[in-house]
Amino acid sequence: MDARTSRFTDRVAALFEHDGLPPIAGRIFALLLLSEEARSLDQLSDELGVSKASASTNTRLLARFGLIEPLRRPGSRRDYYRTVDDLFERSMAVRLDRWREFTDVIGEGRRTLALPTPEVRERLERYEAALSYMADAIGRAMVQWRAVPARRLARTGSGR
Amino acid sequence: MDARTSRFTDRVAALFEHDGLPPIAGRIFALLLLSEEARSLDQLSDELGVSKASASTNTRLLARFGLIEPLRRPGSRRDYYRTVDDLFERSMAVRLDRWREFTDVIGEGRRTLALPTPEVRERLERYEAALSYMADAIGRAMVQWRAVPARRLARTGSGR
DNA sequence: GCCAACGTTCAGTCCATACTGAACGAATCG
DNA sequence: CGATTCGTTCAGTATGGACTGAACGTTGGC
Repeated sequence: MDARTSRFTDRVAALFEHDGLPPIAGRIFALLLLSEEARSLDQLSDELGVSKASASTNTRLLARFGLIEPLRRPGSRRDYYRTVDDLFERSMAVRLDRWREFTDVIGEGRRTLALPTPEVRERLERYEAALSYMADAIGRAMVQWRAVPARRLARTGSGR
Repeated sequence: MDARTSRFTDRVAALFEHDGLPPIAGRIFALLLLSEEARSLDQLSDELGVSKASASTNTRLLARFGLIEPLRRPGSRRDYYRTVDDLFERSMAVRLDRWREFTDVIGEGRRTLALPTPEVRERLERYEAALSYMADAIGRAMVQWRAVPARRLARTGSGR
């Protein structure tokens, strides 16, 4: 693995770690992102220099999040992993779930807690409403994105 | 602090921890979310049963994220902390920054890496475009939310 | 039905970091 | 100014979790 690729996997690993996932999961994801053909556990552990145990644990973690999927090749007993096709929607779904979880906690607090003043109640109500509004907006945007034709992809985003 | 409130602070703490922040930061944030009047470091450390050192560290962390702000009361040398007014926009901004960071990493990889096949290139292009599209959509939704009048807040969200 | 080649699991180790108590520095009152 | 009352910092500790090597279970092939 060359230096640039290594830097890429490291940065993705840092992002994953920042999100509370093991860094190796990020490196596996990054590597598969750059791979055309699916990769086996042994290949992953070999190329990344990690144990097969870690490769196994983290591939299953990524699969549980719907970011990668196992694939059985005919005539082989090995599991080969690749990124899923609807990559963006799956990674979006993970974020959205957390978002909704946060919204739920705020909502439950608003409903069940003895709030000291109307001001506090209003603060929670507005906060919850904003979170909920944003979750809806994100959901709608995902639907809209699904309708964007694949070939116009280079022009849709404005970048940073 | 009663049991329900404690449960609330614990859940928020878990969410914060899930996002890579110290649990005490979450508990402080949750407590301030339910407080009408601002609270001092001593009050926070006392009510949450944590050291003043932790209270200091984590309030500054929360302030750096723009979620709470210090407030000096006239005739007092103490710092009092409360949640900011534009709570939602600040917490949203944090998420959005991470989102853009992720988009940037993918984009830099797409531009600088030697990709094996056109299929991989297209995968990265579409992924980056989707992330960028979503970042824009979130930004637009934030602007729109700002325009929603405060009194209609109970009807805007659809919930889970 | 034994064998080999897988993936998974688990105890053990190690490392990162949250948290604490105590020392420190700064600022305000008398 | 001296003392007090703050907030901050820092070394030390403890806790959680990522990672590993080895044992285990399982599934196809001969």
